[in-house]
Amino acid sequence: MRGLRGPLEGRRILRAEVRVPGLRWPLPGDLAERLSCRRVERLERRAKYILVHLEGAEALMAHLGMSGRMMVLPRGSNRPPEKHDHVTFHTDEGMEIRFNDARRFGMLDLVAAEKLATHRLLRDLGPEPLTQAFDGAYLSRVLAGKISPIKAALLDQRLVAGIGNIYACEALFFAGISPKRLARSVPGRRAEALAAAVKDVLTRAIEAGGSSLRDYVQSDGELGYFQHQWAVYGRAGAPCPSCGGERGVVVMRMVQSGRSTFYCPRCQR
DNA sequence: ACGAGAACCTGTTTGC
DNA sequence: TGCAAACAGGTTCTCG
Repeated sequence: MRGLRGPLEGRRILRAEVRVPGLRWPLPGDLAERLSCRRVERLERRAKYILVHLEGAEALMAHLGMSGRMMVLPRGSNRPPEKHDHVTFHTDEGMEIRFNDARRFGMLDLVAAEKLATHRLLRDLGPEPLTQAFDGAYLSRVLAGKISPIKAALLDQRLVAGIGNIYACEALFFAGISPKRLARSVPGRRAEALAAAVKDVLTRAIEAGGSSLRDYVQSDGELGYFQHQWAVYGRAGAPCPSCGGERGVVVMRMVQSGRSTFYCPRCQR
């Protein structure tokens, strides 16, 4: 979202090209016409949704799903659409923004501004993790009595919005909490540590993602989107970054409700 | 009401 | 080497 602000905020979408009937859900049939010549007022993020506020009290809502990318092409790059470039936005400055999504788990919708708060995909979302509303006390309250593993609770967007699989694993590692621990046993001091770890991990990830997003734009799509600087995620078999040194403790992988979980069995209890 | 698993897709990596 | 299975950053829906 931050990478799109420069190319989009205050600009006008001269034209949009839609090449697929739908992503996760069908696209509005008149999406291209309704975006044509619209001025972009500002960009906002809610959970994992990008909200592009347009003149005329409407917002373009976008979710990248698993594989979605927004690619920014500078003026004059004049490159033909690539595979899975499903939607292209042309701005009045001659830039192109392309929504590429191989798996098509992403979504796009055009919503009246007054209906955003009650949109079915937004209305049940929990607090933003980087706001004051999300703290140890809040986490304690919503975890109380829950019998699901804490990892599953962190991924429940109704409890807290915007935490994905990678950052759920990372936050649990930095909080020293086992992903298998029942959510109801986390309230109190553990919840304080976990809320802090979530904020810390997300803040650092946004910094890293933001910087590589800028590289991505400048290099015309050649560089990767994220720098991989994870402590445990994707590191099964590697020494635990905290205790793995001489003891030979390694990061483990397991599957919880269909998702990979990475953790240190010694550091996380 | 709640939680686990399936389903939605395509591409890439891993294992036999 | 070739093919099939497993796996991938998410979310909703169904089923028990």
